[in-house]
Amino acid sequence: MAPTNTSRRGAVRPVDKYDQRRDELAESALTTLGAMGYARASLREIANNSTFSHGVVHYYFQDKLELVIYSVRYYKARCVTRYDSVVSDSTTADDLVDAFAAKLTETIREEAPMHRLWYDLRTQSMFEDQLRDAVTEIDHTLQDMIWRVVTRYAELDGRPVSVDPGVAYGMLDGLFQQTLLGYLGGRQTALDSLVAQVRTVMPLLVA
Amino acid sequence: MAPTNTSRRGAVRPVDKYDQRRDELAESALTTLGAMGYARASLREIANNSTFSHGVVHYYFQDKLELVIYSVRYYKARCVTRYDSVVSDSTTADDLVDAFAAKLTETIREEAPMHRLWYDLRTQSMFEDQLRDAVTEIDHTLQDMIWRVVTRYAELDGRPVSVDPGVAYGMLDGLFQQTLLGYLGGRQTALDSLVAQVRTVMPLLVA
DNA sequence: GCTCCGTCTTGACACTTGTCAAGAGAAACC
DNA sequence: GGTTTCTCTTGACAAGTGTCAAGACGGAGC
Repeated sequence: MAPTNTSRRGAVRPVDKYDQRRDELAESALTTLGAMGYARASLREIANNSTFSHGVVHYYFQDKLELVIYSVRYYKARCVTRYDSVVSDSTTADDLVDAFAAKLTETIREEAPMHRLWYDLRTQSMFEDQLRDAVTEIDHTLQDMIWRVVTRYAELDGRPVSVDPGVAYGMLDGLFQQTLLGYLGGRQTALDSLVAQVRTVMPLLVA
Repeated sequence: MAPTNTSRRGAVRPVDKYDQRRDELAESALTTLGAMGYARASLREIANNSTFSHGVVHYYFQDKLELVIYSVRYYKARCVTRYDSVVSDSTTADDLVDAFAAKLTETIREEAPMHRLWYDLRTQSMFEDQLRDAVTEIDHTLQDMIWRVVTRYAELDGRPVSVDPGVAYGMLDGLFQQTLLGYLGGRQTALDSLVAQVRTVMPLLVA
């Protein structure tokens, strides 16, 4: 049974270690999930790409779904701050657009498997009720992330934002997804195209 | 073995029947695929929801993938003309936007399972090379479909389109997908929100 | 009537899946 | 040092998967 830490005095080390193991497992799981997708990544395969055996998963997680949700949450928690520097460091609206577009292409180049995994999970949530809450919550944090960029852009540009957060996120996410699709399909121009698209679209979001 | 129709004189009936059966199977498959998704819809389940047995699939299709691709192509072929009446019947730009938005919400209301299946397949194509060509091709016809709407809108509005087809499709598809997600998640306002969003976004696409 | 061919069903195959129980090994605690 | 608790491995289970071979059924052609 997993440690509950209720019978311990002051020490929280075992629970720390417990959480640390969960993170380790999550990290391993992410590589496999990003490579194979949600449906095809088996627990045995996930465990193979880690230092553990396949049975350990059920010691730290109730079932596969909990592991997957935990893993994606674990990843996305790190990622929602990706554009914070874009927001804080840009001094003009144009700079911000350039920095934003650069970050977007960078993350596609360097973390494409993670992104397709996210889209996989989000799509599966349309079939699986159990996934919905987690996906909804993560999607909301992504929308907030985009919203911070867009409002800062409008601020630097001296004009008010003319769309609501849902529109801004939906639009940019659509372009991002399309780029990811092209990039993974080997279309060389995909990333450059995204830069141009972002330059086109951002001005449309302010009045 | 499947009939090749090369040894027949003029009659094409057997091949007709062969293709007809493929369509029937595709139609059955679509219900199951739309309900369970690509990964979880087994051939036995697909056959159960049809008038045939599970073995018949391999008589008409080489494998599961071919059936799935055929089915989605079969469905999408009917759907790319969905907005043709919007294009041809609208007399003002505002009318077009209203008619377009109405059709968008209508298809979500009536064919949500088909749409989530499409997104499922498109996402799986990021993992499976074998899916890529078919997905790319279908996605392109969808982009063309959207492009016809957007250019007609610009024409009626008397202003030139200010974005390229990829931007228009990516943006609107992003909003559509977000709405579908919300709709399937039980968010009552999703459809109304889409209408408002389309009214907001369409004017942004013309100079 | 008999044969052939298109059509479809049945049943099996090899394999993978998530899950979990039994127990080994190590660490912590008295 | 002995005992309890945590950690992890091993091996099995039942269920489900795509695939395909063998054969049944029925109609068309001669």
